[in-house]
Amino acid sequence: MKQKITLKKIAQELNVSISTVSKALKDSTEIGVETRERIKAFAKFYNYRPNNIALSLKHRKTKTIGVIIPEVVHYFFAQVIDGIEKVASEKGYNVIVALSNESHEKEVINMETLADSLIDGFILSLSKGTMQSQDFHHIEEVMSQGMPVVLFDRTTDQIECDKVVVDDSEGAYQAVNHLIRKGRKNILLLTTQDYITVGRLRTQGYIKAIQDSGLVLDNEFIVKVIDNKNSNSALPNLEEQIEKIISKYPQIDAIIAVNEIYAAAALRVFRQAHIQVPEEIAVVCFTDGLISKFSTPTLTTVSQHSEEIGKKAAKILINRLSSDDNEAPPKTEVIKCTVVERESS
Amino acid sequence: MKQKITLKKIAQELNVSISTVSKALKDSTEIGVETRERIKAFAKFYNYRPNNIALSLKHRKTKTIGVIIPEVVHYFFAQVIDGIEKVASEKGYNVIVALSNESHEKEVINMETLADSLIDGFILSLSKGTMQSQDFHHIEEVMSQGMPVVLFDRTTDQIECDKVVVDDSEGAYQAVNHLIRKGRKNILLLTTQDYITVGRLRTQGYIKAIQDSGLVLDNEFIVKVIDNKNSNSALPNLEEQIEKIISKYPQIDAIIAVNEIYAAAALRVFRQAHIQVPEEIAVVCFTDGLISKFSTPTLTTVSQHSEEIGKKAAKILINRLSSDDNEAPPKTEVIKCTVVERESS
DNA sequence: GTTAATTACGAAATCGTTTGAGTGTTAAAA
DNA sequence: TTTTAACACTCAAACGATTTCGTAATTAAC
Repeated sequence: MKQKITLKKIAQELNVSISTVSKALKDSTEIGVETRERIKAFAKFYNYRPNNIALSLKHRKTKTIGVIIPEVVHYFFAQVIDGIEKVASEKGYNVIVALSNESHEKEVINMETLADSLIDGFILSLSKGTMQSQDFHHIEEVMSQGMPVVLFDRTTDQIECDKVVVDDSEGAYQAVNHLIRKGRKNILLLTTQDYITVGRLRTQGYIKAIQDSGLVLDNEFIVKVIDNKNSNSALPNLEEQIEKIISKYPQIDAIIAVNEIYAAAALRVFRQAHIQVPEEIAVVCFTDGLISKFSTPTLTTVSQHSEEIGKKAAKILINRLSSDDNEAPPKTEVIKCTVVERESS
Repeated sequence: MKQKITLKKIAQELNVSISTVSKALKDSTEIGVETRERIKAFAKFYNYRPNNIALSLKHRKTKTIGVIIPEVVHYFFAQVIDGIEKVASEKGYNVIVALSNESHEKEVINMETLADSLIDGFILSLSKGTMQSQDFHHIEEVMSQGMPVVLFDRTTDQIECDKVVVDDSEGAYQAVNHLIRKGRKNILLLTTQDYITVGRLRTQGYIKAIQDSGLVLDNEFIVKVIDNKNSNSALPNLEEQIEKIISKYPQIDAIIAVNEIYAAAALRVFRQAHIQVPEEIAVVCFTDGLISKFSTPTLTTVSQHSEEIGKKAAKILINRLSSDDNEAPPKTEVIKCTVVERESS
């Protein structure tokens, strides 16, 4: 087993001091040209690569950023990671991914572990657990130690830090208007419980759009789906909820879902009920993911430009990490949604 | 800004030596009970947490594992990460994720960076670039330094290391048999170019199943899709290829796709051509992902138990990392596929 | 020929922790 | 009373780098 070569070993081998080796490898003029070349050649031959851990210890920074998300198996989050990784690797940063699985406890543990000098800064999206408990001590804790945090998508205004958010309200507004332009008048909203910020914001946008357009707002048309953690058992239940409301209000001619799953479930319900999409009911949903592109009919979506969110978040974080005056005021970047029109509307 | 507290600071504050503090916090009997308690109380009060970097340097291990995959925005890989993360976090390991984006160069760079003492071991799935070039120096390099590597899914027998593979050949065999049991006789295979191991293996399984069942093997029925990197432009092209072959051979009554995308594309083609699924053509595909669950009709799939693969890979790696005799012979774990029957067949 | 400047390198501190060896004090055993 | 052991600590080296300061030796300047 080939042992890793260190400065020390090179120094011993060439009968010079460690500092000489270190300087020579950095091409310092302090070291004579001849010695310098000799050392560099030797190092190259033995494929010397500095020990990152030692460097991290010395410099007190790890060139790694920690990303904590509720789940990876999710088009939106996966895309965000993709975006983060792209700019991170471009700027020489590594990415540690931790999953909270929507649990507050796991989010806290993850943050604590990563904060123990493993990373230089955080990018995170709050878990449902944290949103429900409204307990942000863990975040305040790491921030008070001078570790920058960038919140994205599921954020809170309880914390003063950089944020990258989707203009969810505006996105919903656009979606409703899109449907209204298509002549729809009775638009159902399939959303989440209120503690999920994005669900709440989208609901607000929906309400505003309905009101602005002069349609009547019917609270019965805002369905807050009960979402079990276990997505398998949640599904039939979901379809049931949709079916019930649809048969109760046959005048419904359009539906907005806050995510693809809800929309796909709706599509199934409509198919079973022999309701034509988009002829009888138009469907649009948030998250421009795979399901939307490959469902039948393909779904009109509100794209949140998830990769863009990741990129932006990483840029903001790295920027803060590499700037000396780290006391710049926190800023909130708003990523605009766009409606991607497909067959379902 | 609250500074991080270190052993040194505690020692200064309490007028003892650093070693005393260190030992006291480990509850060493070397230190008197009274001092021990005093130190522990102080440390707790100031929320002392050891610096991981220093520990890593000292112990020469980082308790993190590096995962290199071709892409995250992919149900299979995301699920694998999920599996890896679950057992890693259970065993106190962190996960660094790096993306090769199917590029050999990026895979090499990622490996080199992570190998610079950032991680204790690798879990990776080879990029298309690496599979094409058949250049595995980067892997041999890190292995020769005693860093364990676990390959999964896209592997090679050029490298002797632990592997977790899907029995792709067997999976395809099962899929074909499933279709045959449903009375299908002219089964089309939509696969990838040969340099992708999984595509090749699935093709082999297909061929074997056809032959074993006494059907005639028609090479025209094995379509190796030309897959551009850019998935957007690949798509129409893909549908075109499918359409051409379908209209040329109207006797085709079933189709096996090596991934969901191909299957979804086929579904679209059939819909446009007013071909009923599964009545006229049955469809089954690999990857039991979201598309299959939410497409119309839902797709029968060959599930590869991706999360299981991730878990297994992580277990093997961590096991090797924590065992003293690291010279155990490499083993290859085969995860069986199972056919998940849905509407499309 | 003495002083100053330059060249080429080394010693040592530092980052935060662990750990084996050493040390002074006290109490028990011989 | 001397030896020994236990106790309660401290010292110092080590992990692998960086970096400031110090210092010989040579060369240039006056």
